[in-house]
Amino acid sequence: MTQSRAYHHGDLRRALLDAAVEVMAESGPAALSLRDLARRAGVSHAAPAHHFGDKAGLLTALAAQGFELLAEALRGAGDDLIDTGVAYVGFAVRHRAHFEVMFRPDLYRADDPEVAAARTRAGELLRTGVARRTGRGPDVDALAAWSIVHGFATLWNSGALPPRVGPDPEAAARTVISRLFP
Amino acid sequence: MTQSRAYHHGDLRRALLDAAVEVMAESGPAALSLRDLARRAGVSHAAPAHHFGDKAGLLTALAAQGFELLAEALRGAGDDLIDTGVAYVGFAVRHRAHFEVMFRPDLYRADDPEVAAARTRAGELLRTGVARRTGRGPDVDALAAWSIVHGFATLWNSGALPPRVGPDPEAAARTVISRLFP
DNA sequence: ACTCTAACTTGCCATTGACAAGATGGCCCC
DNA sequence: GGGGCCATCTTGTCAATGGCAAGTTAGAGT
Repeated sequence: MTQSRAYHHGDLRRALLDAAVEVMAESGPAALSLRDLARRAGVSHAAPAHHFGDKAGLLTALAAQGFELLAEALRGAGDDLIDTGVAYVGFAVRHRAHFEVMFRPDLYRADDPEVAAARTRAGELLRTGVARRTGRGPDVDALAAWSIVHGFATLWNSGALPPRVGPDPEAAARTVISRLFP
Repeated sequence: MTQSRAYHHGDLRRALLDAAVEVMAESGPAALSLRDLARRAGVSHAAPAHHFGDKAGLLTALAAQGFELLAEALRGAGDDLIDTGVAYVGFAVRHRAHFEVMFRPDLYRADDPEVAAARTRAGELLRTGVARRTGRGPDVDALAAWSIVHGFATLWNSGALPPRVGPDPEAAARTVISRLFP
């Protein structure tokens, strides 16, 4: 993970990633500008290139971080399938910027080995979570479960859901997932 | 819908929208450039501004068109709930560019009256489709149905699904939706 | 102390979105 | 049939961006 010790800036790589998350969380991925991130970090406009190569490189790092955060969230949800689904939604809402990048492969290098590894790790957790519950071939159940939580999270984040769903995404998600796995 | 008769270009507005769909379908929404669209249409770089104001204006028109196409697709699916869900996925896959823009409100003016109207129309069709089938309060069922088809479509379009799901998104979607409404 | 290299800066260029001001051409109405 | 009118499109310009090249700095190892 390119662990960098303290250098000129302190930890520019991390600062840039954090700033990117902040910008995207409030203005969406389209508003992201490397030069703006550099300004926020107090460095020159070309400094980001040294750590990430280009914009896609920065987003690749963000995606990898995102898949790791997702795996962490899923692990923390325990053994219950419903809880795992709720955790997926919770991750998407809480780490909206990461989530949006992760599933937009045109923005980053999806074949990056680090990203691929993290993605596989998170995918394993999802599938074992489903297999633990349902006796049948996990294929359909896993796909249905993934679809329903991913869809709910995406719709919630895009603001497409009507207000009567309520203010708490995780509570609403629990209800919805329970409809699939009663 | 601002029906324009033949003028200098022929129908620049339509040509620009078509070109935008083409570009986004193969390179994603981030690759969209007004100047590139103008070049493809054979007009000057400032011509698009006259029809759409700015980039968000063009995407607003695209989103409105998308919601209308979605409504059309849902209407064409008939009365069956499963068919309606499959049609949703079919629309998302077939009109990928429209679909991506529609659910990315940071890219366009979601409060545009024309968009809002088209969105409402499509939403009605979705909800009545669900209410027709399930006796219970349609809230949970409708949300679950929307989530599962939207999630499947999004995952399919982002290339996140494993190959064993097969090559036909609509067939796979039918299986998944049937899992929710046996 | 000296070097060597990672981390950063300065400077540059092509592209883009947006705006302003002007040119063009078809259509209406007398 | 001709003159005005307005939507349509063009030319020109500006600030911002991404990316590249070449130079500078600082800190770590020996």
